[in-house]
Order: sequence, then structure tokens, then C-alpha cells
Amino acid sequence: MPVLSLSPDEPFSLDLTLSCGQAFRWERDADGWWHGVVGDRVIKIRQKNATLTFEGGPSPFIRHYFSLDTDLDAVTTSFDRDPFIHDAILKCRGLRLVRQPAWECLISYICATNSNIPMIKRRIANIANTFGKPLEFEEKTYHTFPDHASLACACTPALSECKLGYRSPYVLETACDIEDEKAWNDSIAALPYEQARRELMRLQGVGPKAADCILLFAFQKYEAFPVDVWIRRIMRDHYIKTLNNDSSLTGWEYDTIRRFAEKHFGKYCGYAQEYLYASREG
DNA sequence: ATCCAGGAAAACG
DNA sequence: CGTTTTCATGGA
Repeated sequence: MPVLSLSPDEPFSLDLTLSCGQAFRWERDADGWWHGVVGDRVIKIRQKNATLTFEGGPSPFIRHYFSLDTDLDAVTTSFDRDPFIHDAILKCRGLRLVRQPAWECLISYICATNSNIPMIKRRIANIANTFGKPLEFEEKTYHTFPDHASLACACTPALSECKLGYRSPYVLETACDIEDEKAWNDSIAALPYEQARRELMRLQGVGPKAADCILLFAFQKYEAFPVDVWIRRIMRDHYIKTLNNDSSLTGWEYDTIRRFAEKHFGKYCGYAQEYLYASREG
């Protein structure tokens, strides 16, 4: 089986990277093997110290998906600006942001609103199993994430089987809105962060939080700082203690938090966000 | 039962 | 215009 060796200046933790809640299509078995579907490939991968053993795709593909080309020490050093984030950096050493397929990431975060991670994973799996192409791997059947056309013409009963709840019409409308997946992908990628964010938020079911997640996880726009209930708590308790204890997150508060984050952590604040999120208690 | 979860749309005043 | 209500699902 192919192997990839990491040098000492290439910190990487497969477990932290795949279990921190950024991607929803990976499962880990008892032996430490991770199985996941990326595009039209089933990837099997395991880490032992500085060695990655994998199957299902060529080495450059693995390096690219897991952002192994990123100088992680340089990135974490750039936002290592206070004791709290410093602790998170130490706790989560090797955590990297992966490069997710944008269309799948878009639908995933439309399905993520007001849910917890196990529920989101189940929904994405339901969508793939219902509408995706089957992939055989080691006597098991996996499924690709369906392209936008497959979802655009999904019939309502089949979609309701996916248990998306009130998110179903958002998925349908967004799928119908995007005529050409690649053109959409390229147009978002070409825009600067704030503009790309506004474009994404025109889609049904995509608000500030979903847009920031998509920009961060699929478009590598690291200045995006998604604020969910956990991040909001952390920011309130450790960074912006003047924020009130209100229940609902207002647009004003969301912007206050992300502006603060960009100023405090710098241009890789999105990376910092993931370290804060991964090291949360809960 | 009640509350909560990687929120956002729609209704309201 | 900013603010509150509603939305579907399942686990704790």
C-alpha cells in the first residue's frame, strides 16, 4: 500500500483533522483506518507517527486534499497572539484545514443549520446514498455526493427520506439556482472574501455562518471566521467580555466578533477559529 | 417534558 | 429598519 512520509517540519494529525467537524463524510474504525469519499474516490488512510498509509488515490491528491503543502508552523505562529489560543495550538498540533469539494461543502452547510455534527453527517450520508453514484471498495458500497443536476431534479418524496427537515427546500432551490457547477465554483473562487461572501449569501439557506464555513473549507479564504454557538461562547468568555448574554446571535454581534477576530488573529483567523473550535469543551 | 445543536427565513412592529 | 418567531430532527 502506498505510503507518505512526513518530515519533522510538517506537523499533521489525521485524527484531529478528520474529527474536528469540518468535513462530514469520514468514518474511523477501531484500527485507526479512516474511510471517506472525496469526489469520485473512496479514500482509505491511516497515520502512524510520521507515516501516512493510504489507498484510493495518488499521493499528490492526498497531499492536496489534506493541505500538506501548507507551512503549518508558519500559519499557527502567525495567529499565536495570546495565552488562550496558544494553548489551543499546543492541544491541536497537526490540525489542518482540508480542501473540500465546493458543491458538496455548500449543501453540507445548508444542511448544518441548527443541528449537531452527528445529525449533519447522517443527512449528508442520506443524500449521497439516495442520489449519489455507487462506488465499490473492499466489498462495501460507498456513494459519491450527487452533482447539482441530480439534486435539482430530485423528487420530493426521495428528498424527504433524507430527513433534512425544513432545509429540504433550501437544498432544492440552491441546486436549481446553480446551472453550472464548475462555472459557479470558478466565479466564487475568483472573488475576494467579502464579495464572495455576499454572492454565497444570495443562495437560499446560506447565511453568514454557512457562507463563512464554505469560504473557509472549500475556497481556502482564511480570513473567514465562522461564528456558531460554541465560537460565540469562547469569544464572549475569553476575548470580548463586553458582549451580552443574549440568547440569539444578532447580525451586529456576528460582525463584531469576526472583525475582532480578523484584527486580533490576522489573515489566518479562520485557521485560528478551527483551533478554538476543536479545543472547545463540550 | 424540556432543551439544545457548526442558523436562516419569514413575520413582525 | 432592527427584532422576534418559526422551522424539522433526534439525542441528552
